[in-house]
Amino acid sequence: MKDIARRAGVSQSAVSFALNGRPGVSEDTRDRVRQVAEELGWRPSTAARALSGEGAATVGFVLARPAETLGVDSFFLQLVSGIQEVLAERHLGLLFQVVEDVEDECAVYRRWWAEHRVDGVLVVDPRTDDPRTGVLDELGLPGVVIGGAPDERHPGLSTVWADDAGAMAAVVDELYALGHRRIVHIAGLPGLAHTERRIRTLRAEAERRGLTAVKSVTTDYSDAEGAAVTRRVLEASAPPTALIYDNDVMALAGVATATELGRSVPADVSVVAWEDSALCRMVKPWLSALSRDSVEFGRTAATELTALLDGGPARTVRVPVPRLIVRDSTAAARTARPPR
Amino acid sequence: MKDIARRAGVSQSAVSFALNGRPGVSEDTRDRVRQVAEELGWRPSTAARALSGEGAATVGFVLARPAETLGVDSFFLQLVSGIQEVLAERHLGLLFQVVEDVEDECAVYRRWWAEHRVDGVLVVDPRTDDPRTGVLDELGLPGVVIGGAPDERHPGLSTVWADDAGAMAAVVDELYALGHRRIVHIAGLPGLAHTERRIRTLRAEAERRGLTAVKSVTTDYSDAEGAAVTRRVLEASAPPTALIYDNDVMALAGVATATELGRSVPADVSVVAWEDSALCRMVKPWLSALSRDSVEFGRTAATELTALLDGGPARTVRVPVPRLIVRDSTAAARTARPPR
DNA sequence: TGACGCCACTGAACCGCATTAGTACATTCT
DNA sequence: AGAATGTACTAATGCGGTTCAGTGGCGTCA
Repeated sequence: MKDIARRAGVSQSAVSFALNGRPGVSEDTRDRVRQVAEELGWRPSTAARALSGEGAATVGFVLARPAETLGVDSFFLQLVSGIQEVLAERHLGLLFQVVEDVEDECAVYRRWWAEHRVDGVLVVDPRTDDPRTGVLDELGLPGVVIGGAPDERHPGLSTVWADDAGAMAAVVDELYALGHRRIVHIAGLPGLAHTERRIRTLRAEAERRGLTAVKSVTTDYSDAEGAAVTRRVLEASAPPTALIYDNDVMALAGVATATELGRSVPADVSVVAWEDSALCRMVKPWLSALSRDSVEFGRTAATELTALLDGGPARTVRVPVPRLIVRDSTAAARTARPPR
Repeated sequence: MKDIARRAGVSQSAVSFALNGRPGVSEDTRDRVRQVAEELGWRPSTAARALSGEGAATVGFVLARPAETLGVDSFFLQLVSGIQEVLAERHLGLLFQVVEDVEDECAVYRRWWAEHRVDGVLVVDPRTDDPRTGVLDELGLPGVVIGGAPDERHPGLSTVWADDAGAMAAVVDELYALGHRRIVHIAGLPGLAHTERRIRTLRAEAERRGLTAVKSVTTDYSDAEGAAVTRRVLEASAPPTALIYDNDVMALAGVATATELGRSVPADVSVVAWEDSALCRMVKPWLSALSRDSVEFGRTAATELTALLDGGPARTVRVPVPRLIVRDSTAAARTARPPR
C-alpha cells in the first residue's frame, strides 16, 4: 500500500479509503489509486486486515467423523461445494477440519475463535442434546446449524433444515397406499437430530394408522450394518414388506442382502433410500429414493452465515422437502406372506 | 499478552520469549508466564503472528471439479482426512476450495499467496502439461503434487505418487494369466497424468505380449459414461473378455450394464476396479479391485508439505503400489467366444 | 468580508505479536 | 577496585492494514 500511495502521489490512508470505497477521496483519486493497485497486483493481506478488526474473512467447517466412516458419501462433498460457491463470491475462505467426535469439535471451535481464525462456523450433524450449540453461544461465535431442528433456542445461531418429518410422512403414505403394513426403518446414527426426527415421525405415522409392525433400527450408516440389520429383520418371522434406509449406501447393501436371501426386490420387499445419488441408478433394480439438492442446501447455509456475519438476525430457514423419486425398488405389497 | 505481562509482572517481550521457548528469561519466570497464559486461556492470534512474519499457519487445498462431478467418490474425503491428521498435530489449518477448472485454481493460488493466506498448497489431479506447477514455481509457493509423475522438474515442489505403471502391469499380468487376450481399459479423464500413465503402461504391456485387441477409452469418471462405454465395447464384434475401470463407480455401472446385456460377470467378462471401497463389496459379484490406503496417502503428502515448510528440500516420495485384491469379478477367460 | 462548514486529504495511533537494541544488575577476571 | 562478560529483562520498532483526529483550501452565507 505504501508503494501505491507513493505512485499515486497520495497518503496511505487515502489509498485505504479509495480501495475500500469509503468517502474521503475524490472520484478522480479513487480511480487513479485503483488503477495503480491493479497494476501492482495488490491484494490486501488478510492477516493485516484481521489484525485491525476486520475479522478473518474465513468460516470454519468441522466434520466430526472417524476417518474410516468417511466412506462413500456424496452428501458432504456436494454440501461443501454449494457452500464454497457462495463463500467464493465474497472472497471468504473455508477452513476445514476432520475430527473424531463432537468434543474435539468444540475444542476446535474454541481454538479457532481464540486464534481469530474464523468469523463464523457451519455446524453439521446436529444431535439431540448437542454440546456444540452451547459452546458457540458461550463464545459468541456466529454459526449456522445445518440440518438442525428448528426448536433449538440459541438466539445467536441460524438454522437451515430439511423437513424430514414431512418426507417420512410422504414415504409412509406411499408405502401404505401400496399395501405395505410391516415396515422397518434402517436408520442412521442414534443421537443425530434428524435420525430422531425420522424415527419419531415414523412411529407417529404408524400409530395414526394403527400399524403395529413398524419399527426403526439405528445403525452407523455403514454398508456392513445396513446388511446385517437387513438380514436380521428379513429372517425374522413376519418379516417386513418394505424397508426404508437412511442412506443410499445401506440401501444398496440391503438390496444385495435381500437378494442373497432369495427375496426379490421389489416383488418380495420394497426398498426406499433416503439419499439419492448415482448409486441409486447403478444397480438393478433402480432404487426409489428421497432426493434433495445437497448443493443448494450448502448454498443456503452459506448464505445464512454471510447474512449473520453482516450483522443480520439469526433465522431459521427450511429448504424444500426431499421428494420421493419412485423408481423400480417399490411395488405393491404381496397379499400373501412372502416365501419362507 | 498485555494482560499476561501485567499479571505476571513482566514486560510483554518477556512473555513472548517465555511462551515461544526463546532464551532471555529465567525458568522461574517462564513457568509463571506459562501458568498465567494457561489460566487466561491465551492463544496467539494467527493474524498477528502472520503479520510479524511467521506465515499463515495454513495450507491450501483446491479441488478443480465441476460441482456435479463431485459424486460418489470416497478418495478425496479419505485423502483430506489423512492430510488433516498430520496438519492438526501441528496446528496448521486447511483452507479448502472447490473451483471449476485448473485456470481458476491457478487464480486461487495467486490470490491466496498475495493475501498471505497460506504457507503452502497441496495439488491434486496433476495433468500432462499442467499450468499449476508453473504458477507455484513463479510465485515461490511451496507445494506438494499428489499423484504427480516423478519426472516433473520443478525444483521447489515435492511429489507424492503411486506407481500406477506397476499396478497396471500387475493387473495385466493377472488377466493374461487367466487367459484374457482382449482387454478394454475404461480410463478416467484424459489429460490427468495418472490416466496417461495407465494408458501408456497398458499399451506397453500389450505390445510386450503381442496383444492387439487391447485398448483404453477415456471418460469423465461418471457412472453414465462408464455404462455407455461398457455397452459400446461389449456390443462390438469380438468384445473384450476383461474390463479395467479407472474407478469403482464406473466398475459398478459397468457390471450393471454387462448384466443387462446378458453377459455374466465373471463368466463372460472379468472386471477390475481401480479404486477399492465399500462399493466393491456392495454388489454381487464382489469386485476385484486395486486397493490403496488413501488416508495414508494424504498423511504422506501432508508430511512432505510440512517438511517443505520447515525449510526441508523438495523430495519425490513413492507410496506403496496399489495391491490387486482378487474377489469374485475376475475369472479365467472363456475359451470359446462369449454368446452372441 | 469574515465566520462557518464542507471536502479532500494527511499524520499518527493502533491491532497483537516477534524481534532487536538497549539497560540494569550480578558475576568473574585482572 | 575497575573493566569485561553474562544474565534477565525492558523499550522500541515493524508487519500491513484501518481509523480517527486533525488540516488546509474553497465555496457559501450573513
